[in-house]
Amino acid sequence: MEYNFREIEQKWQAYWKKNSTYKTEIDQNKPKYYVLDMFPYPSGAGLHVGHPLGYIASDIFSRYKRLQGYNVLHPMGYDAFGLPAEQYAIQTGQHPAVTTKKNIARYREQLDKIGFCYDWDREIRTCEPDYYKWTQWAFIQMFNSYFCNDAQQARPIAELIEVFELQGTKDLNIACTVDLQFNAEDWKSKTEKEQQEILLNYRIAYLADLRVNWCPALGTVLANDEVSEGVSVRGGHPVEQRFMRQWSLRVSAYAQRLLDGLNTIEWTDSLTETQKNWIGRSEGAEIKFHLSPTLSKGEGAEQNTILSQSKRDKKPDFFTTNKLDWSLLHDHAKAMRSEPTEAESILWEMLRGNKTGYKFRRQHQIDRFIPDFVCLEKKLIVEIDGEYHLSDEQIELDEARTDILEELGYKIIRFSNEDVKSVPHFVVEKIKGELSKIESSSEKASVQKAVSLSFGEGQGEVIEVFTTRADTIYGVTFMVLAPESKLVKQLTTSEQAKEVENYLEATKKRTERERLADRRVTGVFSGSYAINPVSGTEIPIWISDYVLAGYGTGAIMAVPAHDSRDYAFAKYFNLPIIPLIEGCDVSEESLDAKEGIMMNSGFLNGLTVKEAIAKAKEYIAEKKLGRVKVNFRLRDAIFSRQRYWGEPFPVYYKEGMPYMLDESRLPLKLPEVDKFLPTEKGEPPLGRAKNWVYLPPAPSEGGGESSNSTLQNDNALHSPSPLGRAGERFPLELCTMPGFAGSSAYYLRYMDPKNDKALVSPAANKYWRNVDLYIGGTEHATGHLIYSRFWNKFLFDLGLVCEDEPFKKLINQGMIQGRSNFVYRIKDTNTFVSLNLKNQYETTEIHVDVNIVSNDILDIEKFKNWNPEYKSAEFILEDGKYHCGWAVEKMSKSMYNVVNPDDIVEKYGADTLRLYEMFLGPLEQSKPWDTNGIDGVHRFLKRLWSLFYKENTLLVNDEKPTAEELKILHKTIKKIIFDIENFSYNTSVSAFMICVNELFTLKCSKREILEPLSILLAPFAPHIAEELYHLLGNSETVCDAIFPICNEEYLKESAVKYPISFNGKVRFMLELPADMSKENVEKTVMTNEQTTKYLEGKLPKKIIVVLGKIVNIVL
RNA sequence: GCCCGGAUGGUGGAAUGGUAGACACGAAGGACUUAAAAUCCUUUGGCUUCACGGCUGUGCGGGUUCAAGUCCCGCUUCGGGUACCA
Repeated sequence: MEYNFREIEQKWQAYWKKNSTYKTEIDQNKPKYYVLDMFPYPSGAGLHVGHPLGYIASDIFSRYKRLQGYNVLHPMGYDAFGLPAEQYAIQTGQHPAVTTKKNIARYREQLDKIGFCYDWDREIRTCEPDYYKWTQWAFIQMFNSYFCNDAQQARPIAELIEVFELQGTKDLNIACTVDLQFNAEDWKSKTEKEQQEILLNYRIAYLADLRVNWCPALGTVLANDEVSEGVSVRGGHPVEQRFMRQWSLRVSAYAQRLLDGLNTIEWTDSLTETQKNWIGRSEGAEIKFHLSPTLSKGEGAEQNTILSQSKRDKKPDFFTTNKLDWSLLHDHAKAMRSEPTEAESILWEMLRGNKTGYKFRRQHQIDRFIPDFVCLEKKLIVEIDGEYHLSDEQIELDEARTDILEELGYKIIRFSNEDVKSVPHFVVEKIKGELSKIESSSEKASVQKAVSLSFGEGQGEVIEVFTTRADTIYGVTFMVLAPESKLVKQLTTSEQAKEVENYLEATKKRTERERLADRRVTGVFSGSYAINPVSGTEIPIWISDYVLAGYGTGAIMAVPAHDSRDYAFAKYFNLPIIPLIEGCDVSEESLDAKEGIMMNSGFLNGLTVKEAIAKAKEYIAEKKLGRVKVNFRLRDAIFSRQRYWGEPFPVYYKEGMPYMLDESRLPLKLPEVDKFLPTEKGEPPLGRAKNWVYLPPAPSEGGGESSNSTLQNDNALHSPSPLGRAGERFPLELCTMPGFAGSSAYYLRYMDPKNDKALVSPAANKYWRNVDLYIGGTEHATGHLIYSRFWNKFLFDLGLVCEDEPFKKLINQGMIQGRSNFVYRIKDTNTFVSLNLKNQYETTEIHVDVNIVSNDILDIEKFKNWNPEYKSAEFILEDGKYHCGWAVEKMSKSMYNVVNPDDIVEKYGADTLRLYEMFLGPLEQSKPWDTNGIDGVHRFLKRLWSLFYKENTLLVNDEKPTAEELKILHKTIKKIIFDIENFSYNTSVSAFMICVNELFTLKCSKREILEPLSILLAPFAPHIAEELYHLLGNSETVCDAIFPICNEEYLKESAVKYPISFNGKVRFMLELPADMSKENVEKTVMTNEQTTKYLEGKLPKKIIVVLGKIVNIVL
């Protein structure tokens, strides 16, 4: 009987399905083992031959572990939300759910052909409401949590509210966006809206105004890991920086734990290294530089902004703007004053002449704005809004203006025209109330900072910088602010205003990509100076885009002698360079290395750099010039996407503040929309959904009814939120979650995929714990693998999962590259010349489909039919054949080198495909796919088959195996176990080949040899192994057999063939008994006549005998 | 620039410091066959020799060792990651 792989594979795949062979249940009597493949995104292109590589490797390991007696969890599912399906939907109008479903079906069909042992009962899809319910649920938990830096742990936000009520922010050390300071009284005096805004500063899932990566082509914001070199990873579209209010996850809070955790898991060095770099921990110091007071005296003072005034608040003059803005606006302000509106007149009469106890001014310029009324002493602004303030645009402008004024320390209250006209006294009382709450600006009230919310310590009087080189403080010759820094506006003098403005404009226009590509030195002087806190020297403050707003404080102290970036800047702008290391030459370049002896550095002189860093830090902390600080590069993950095909946020808005839906209302299903494009107003696609609003229930309803089953936009939501009043409508969030949302906790869901009460039951989690072996590509090193570790740690903090790390051991499979073939067309003809003759002509190299080329020989007939253009092609052959050229390239359609696994299965069978993928080379290395080699493994299977059958006779017999046969078997067992455990599958396939070749030579068809061999092979080639196992008379599946054990007894050799070498060169072999002693080996070798020949009469200087290995004679 | 991997025949690759090139592809020759496919046998790093054999050989240059593809130092080069991260 022939080896009929088609019949065999179909038969056993059907058998496994029918018998639920791969169904997994919790079994307390067996140890668990969890093997996971990285979640595939089901793309429309289907699988090519590179995709299953990791799946085959994990499948082998799963089957091996099962044979060793483990209860193995080996699931598969789909990361089904994502951009490609949505882009396709935009182009074709086809709903992404439809294409996704189709793609999944295709994927599944392809996977099924390869014979994987997945438990498909556990399949999950991120786009299914039953699944994303738990993504939304986790988001709510994050919203309701903050991170305590001292405990290094997430905690309920309710706890934080209690603390605020008791002591404000005193003694708190918690992760936040901005460092706020307020006391219990401040907190209690806030409105709910204000309190909610403050809480966002601490929540783990929070909404904040951030500089984000905006991709205009995709119409969405992207996370840092989704952008590479200034373009989107998906699609390669340019990305620009924008300031937007976005959901974010406070991943940065977990930076230290994410770093520490790397030591507890078995990942490859390169991957741990990549994660370490991405987290980017640097130890250093945050140093405070005060503004130079000399500048606020005399001439400089007038030109300077309000900051220098608030420093010297005894002066009665309030310069609330700069010369430039003043000259531009003051005529306008005058005009406004002369033509007040009715409401303005009414209010002005009630405020003027210290009637409130404080002096008010009307239409007074502040920065570049002209507010209606302002009390400068209390920094309170009163605005009266007319009808035009209701338009969307105006609201936006007002908000921007409010932000800037608040940054400058002003509090703004607004009244409508109607209010002032109808209840003027009420308005005045409200203003008085506000005035009494605010301490005078001269008292430097901390509350003011809390009020403004958007500004930290210092109000611009102090510039903080972060440095890892505190030792170089004496070499600071200037400071640099990032163009986006909030300090820029405040430190720019009027003289420099124009220039700075031009620079900021120019910088803003450049995309990230342009900035990276064009590394010219650019920058502008702000006009201000700061004082070096250690040396006391005055240094200029510059602005340049080589300083990043997002890292550290957005400002640096520049040490041109010892930082190459500062050096380039100093050279360009002719700023001083002070060398600090003895004997260093900074005339051509800076010395960035942390080595040498300090000089020009006061108390640090004579120390090594290492010592100086420590001493400088100590000094700075002691003198309170700053503090020792650890900084991380890791940023919070931006979690909003202005797209359709993702998880909706379980969020609605009340007075602009976000609130979570009640958990009983989950899942909040993705609504239907008419188009997958933004609305005319520029809102995300969900803005098109009808009735995408939250309607709170009437109080009597109590919210007890079961979760709605129809789409949200058919009807409104009901929730028992105390905030809602019947009849109110609150808008739901219009953004959706990003791709990594659904893939961050999926490994937990596989443990208990059908549970509708919890993400995973405690029992299931306690049994399966975490992933023992995770296999996937390196492309997830900084995205998925950071986010899912973060997500898991968060759930761990909440006590919902029992392991702190999700993936114990991780292996990256290498990429399978394509091997392209070329034909050579003679220029301006339709004639093709064979590879080795092409140099005689002028030719063009053309990619040719590798599927019509075999062993680099072109199938001419197929080629002619491949493309109508070649129908009449002519060929110049060598030995009657057309030889193609070849090259290793990326596997892609455009290179015509894509090989489909279906075709391989069709031609050779799944077992051959599995073995060949493994045989190609080491799992972790990338290597080219060349179908040519596949015949070798296919022949091996046929040869194995021939041990069982000759024509139609079954050869298997019960004869006792010889010692030689046993040795062959046990040698193989030993090798296979070693190789599987070291993921060296290419060498195991070789070992199988050697074994079968040897048994073939011996014509061995003995059951005692073949049965263990078929079990041994089962993880690699399960179909043929199952068939052979049954041929041997077994009626159970080979999957539940017992893996053979190596008996060392059979491996013992009675004799050793010693290589006899002279000066390390092997000259001849000598067979000696294995148990011969060292002395006897030496004696025997020395008396051998061949030895005498090679000694050439000389006396050996030394004789080395390594028992069982080698003999070396040194002459 | 920095970090991490590689570099071994015509090709994919093997080798706990101990016979470099296992295993496989390809190629060449042969057997079976009317023929082809399939299968089986032999050869196959290079140079040299009729042959036995000899010389040489793991990107390059040094070193450690009785012995180096393997360990150390310095380069070349190709991948991958990352980047004005202070």
